[in-house]
Amino acid sequence: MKHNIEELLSTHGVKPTPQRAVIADYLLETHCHPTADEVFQAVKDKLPVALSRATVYNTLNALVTAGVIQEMTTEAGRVRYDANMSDHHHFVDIESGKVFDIPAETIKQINLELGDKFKVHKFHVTIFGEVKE
Amino acid sequence: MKHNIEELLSTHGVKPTPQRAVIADYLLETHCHPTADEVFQAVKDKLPVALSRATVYNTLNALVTAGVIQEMTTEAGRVRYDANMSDHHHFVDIESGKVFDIPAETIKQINLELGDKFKVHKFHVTIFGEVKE
DNA sequence: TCCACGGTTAGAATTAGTCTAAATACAGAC
DNA sequence: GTCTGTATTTAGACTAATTCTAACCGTGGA
Repeated sequence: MKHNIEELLSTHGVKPTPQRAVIADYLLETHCHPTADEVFQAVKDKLPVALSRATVYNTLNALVTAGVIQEMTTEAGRVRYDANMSDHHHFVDIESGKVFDIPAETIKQINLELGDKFKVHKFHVTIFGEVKE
Repeated sequence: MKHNIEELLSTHGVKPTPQRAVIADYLLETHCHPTADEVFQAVKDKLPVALSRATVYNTLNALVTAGVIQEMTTEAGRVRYDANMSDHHHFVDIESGKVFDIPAETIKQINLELGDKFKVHKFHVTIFGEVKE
């Protein structure tokens, strides 16, 4: 295990268990932005015991609440998970649906003039386009 | 019917039917961003015949494909529909979940430096915060 | 009029996600 | 080491959103 997952979970107030460790480890090492089911498929054979989908959902929700990972939605009706907790935005390749992280600094300036009525907590930019490999 | 729905549908290549007209009309006159079920509930008694959910979904998808309305996702797992086709972004009230349209001009500048690899088609800004009424 | 075809219908099927109840693991008290 | 209580995990039932299916209906053109 490349990352010290037990410590990461503990410092975020999530009691480490084998299931949670293997899920968190997968999220940290992958750079795609998997759905719950993709996490389940990727992780289920890495444990000596059977893994329940409920555990995957419980763990993902616990990790989101603890601030270890983020939820994101780029397509309708599917939640994806992202272990990149730095301030960043997303670029969606409209052909493949692949999602790329765009560091916040890349978006040099965004100037909002919403008036007093709106108090902004955060904003997120989703960019759609094509990626040339 | 306030808008000339038949003409709107026809010019977008969607054959007008009573079901489609009443759904499109509702979307044009409402300023909230309804889910498919909210559309169904709002519209089902406006027709002399029973309305099927399948028709609502078919119609919404047809209108999206034809470019009459847009799909949007602010919360995980629910699709909302927006008949405002002008260039705009969204402000989500984190307390109520209500969505407000933010005209594109309000976002004065956004400067992307993504390099040659990424070809941007469009971008969308979702702002999260509180609204004082 | 008749036919073909697109649109609509009700309900079945699918999918993503949550809930439940029973089984298990584990930490602390004795 | 054993007991006990609490948290976690499991399988499967359940729910909500959406799509699929097969039968039915309505309208325009031959």
